[in-house]
Amino acid sequence: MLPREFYSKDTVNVAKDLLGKRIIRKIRGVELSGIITETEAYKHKDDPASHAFTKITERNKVMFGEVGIAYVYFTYGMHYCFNIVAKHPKTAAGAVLIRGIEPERGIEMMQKNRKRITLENLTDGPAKLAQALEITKKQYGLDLTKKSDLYITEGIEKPKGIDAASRIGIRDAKDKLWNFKIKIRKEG
DNA sequence: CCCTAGATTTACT
DNA sequence: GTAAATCTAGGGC
Repeated sequence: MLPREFYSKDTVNVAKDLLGKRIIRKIRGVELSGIITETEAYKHKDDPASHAFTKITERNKVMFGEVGIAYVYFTYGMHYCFNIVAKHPKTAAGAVLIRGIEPERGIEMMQKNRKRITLENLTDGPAKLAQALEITKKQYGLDLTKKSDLYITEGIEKPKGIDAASRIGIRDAKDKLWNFKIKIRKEG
């Protein structure tokens, strides 16, 4: 498990540091795992694209709480997205959106959950990986620094190149390059 | 490859 | 009422 302190620094730095880490998910006795390949940082008052920008609500309240906690939200009437609360101790709110993983173990169950065969389309988007790993509102508020059905551990050695880009699907604050990606497969 | 429409909860105007 | 931290199927090029 990654310790609580890992998440207790600037959200943008945590987003970068999470690349290459491993997500462990246990479903009905089967262990699924994957390496984080894409993340996005969402902050507080200085970030108009963040859910926590305006004020605390029933949905975003964990972003204002303890770090290392799962923030799962439902959007577009269809999809769940998985975030990890992370912020500097002096900041009120922040979280890192997990946008993509490279599947390791339990690929068969992910394919079953996704009703898709190809590896390329399995977990290459925030709502896709949430569906593949069966992450829903039930995981809202879960402590990811403790061993349970869902937690984060050390992963692979981080590749040298981190791609910084504008975040996806937002309208405001496109000037902030808080989308981070690594390539661990050849074709990328 | 590109584009478009539709799925329909939550939060804010 | 409308837009949103999205994805899919279907049609055209």
